[in-house]
Amino acid sequence: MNETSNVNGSATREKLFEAAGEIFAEKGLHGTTIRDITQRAGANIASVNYHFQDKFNLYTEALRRAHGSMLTATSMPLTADTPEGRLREMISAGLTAALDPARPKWQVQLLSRELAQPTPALDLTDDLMRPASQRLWNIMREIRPDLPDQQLMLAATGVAARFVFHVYHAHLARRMFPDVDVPDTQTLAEHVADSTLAALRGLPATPARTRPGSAAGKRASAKKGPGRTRQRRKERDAK
Amino acid sequence: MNETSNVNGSATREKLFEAAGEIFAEKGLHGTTIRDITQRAGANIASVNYHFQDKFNLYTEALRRAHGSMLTATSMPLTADTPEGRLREMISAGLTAALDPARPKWQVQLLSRELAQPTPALDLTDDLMRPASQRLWNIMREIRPDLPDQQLMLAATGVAARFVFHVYHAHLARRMFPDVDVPDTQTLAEHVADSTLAALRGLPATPARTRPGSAAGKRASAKKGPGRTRQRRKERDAK
DNA sequence: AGCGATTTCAAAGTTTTGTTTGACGACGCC
DNA sequence: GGCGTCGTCAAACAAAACTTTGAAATCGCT
Repeated sequence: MNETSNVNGSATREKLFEAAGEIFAEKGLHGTTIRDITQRAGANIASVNYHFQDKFNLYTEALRRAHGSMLTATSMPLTADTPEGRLREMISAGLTAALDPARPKWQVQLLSRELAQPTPALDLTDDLMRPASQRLWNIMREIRPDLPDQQLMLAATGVAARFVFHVYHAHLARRMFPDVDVPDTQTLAEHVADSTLAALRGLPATPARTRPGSAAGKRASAKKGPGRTRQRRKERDAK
Repeated sequence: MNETSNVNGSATREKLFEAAGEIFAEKGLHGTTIRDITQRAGANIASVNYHFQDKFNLYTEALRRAHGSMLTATSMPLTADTPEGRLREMISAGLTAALDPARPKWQVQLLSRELAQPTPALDLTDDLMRPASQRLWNIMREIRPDLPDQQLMLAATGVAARFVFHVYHAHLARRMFPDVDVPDTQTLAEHVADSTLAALRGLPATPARTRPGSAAGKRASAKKGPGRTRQRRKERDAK
């Protein structure tokens, strides 16, 4: 019969799956042993090789499940009529989907880990990240059509950075500020959206480039002399 | 006849060290084998156990070196006279230190990896992250003394998020936007500082809470009905 | 109840990995 | 030159990991 349809048939398969997801998310592909997984699942050591071919395939399956679940949760259409509204919508939807307490938290952890450190299991950037960043890019382009690509890219990565951070490095934030209450997801989403919009609006129409003519300054002024652009900054910083 | 130092510091020890840093940063503690390291270093397999006690100790040593180097580079005093200036200074100093091409890039990668996924080797949050985030917090408190702690914390984590992202997930940004030139460090630092300041200034004096009384809306309006809080947001979004 | 397919199990396999060993050579010093 | 220390090497050793095996247990079905 089918894999999951047997009356209890794959109860262990499912428990195995869950345990694997958790431990893989916590310790990574190489840091996890099959003994750890089977022990947490209360199953025999050979069960992994029976239900999945081998360890790596189990990892791939777990990743694929997390990926699919996350994809359907974040690819719903945006209904707001203003670009600002759609940006808020997208940020809020993404964060609530990622931090939804109903979702096993190993899913996002596993995805983040795979993003930070890709294995040959599955290419996430193409399927998960690129579409999202493209949507983000388009919305931001609507809000600020005048900005050069690079500035827009920096603004978009700002959102991605916060996303990854609050999902993957949440424990870090807690340890950095132990005595501050962690915000609920809605507050967090609002803050990220507010910050992003404020930053986007605040960017100057003529972005601070070293010189328009010089060929794409790979390593332009660098760290030494912060002298010249100071004046403009002072003006912007003034309340 | 040795280069680095004759009696004590064999050249292999240093080459071993370098190779270990690179591979550890790339594949993690568990994903790295001693054979990989010694092979890249052009040394014998036993050399790791000779020069360092064992694999884990080598990992700890590499981490400690990266940590020390990074610490001295980021703990210089801030000289600007305005809090805005000090914020810019701090962001710029941190990013240039982390992305300095003179610094072996395995150092920051290893540190980031250890932050995301601590091993028993060294506690980085206490020695590296907490002081930095405390400085950041104090500066931001100067700029916006009226904000509640949580909002300030969110703003600070915004900086940390970008920091981690541009250091650790740089490859992700490149893959998300393949056809946009990566900015040089100075441009990046300016963007982060600008965004942070704009976001900080843009935060409302009374931060947007769902309702003062209701117990921390875990899954409040969520993605479905963006109805009620819309009004206030519309006002802020309006140009 | 009986039978076949599926699932579980303890034990043994094979591979990979970290560590140790003992010999060999280079070097500095008396 | 003799001699001891230090560094290097190939090989062996030991531990840990992944995988396989064959039998026993379970389940679905007639």
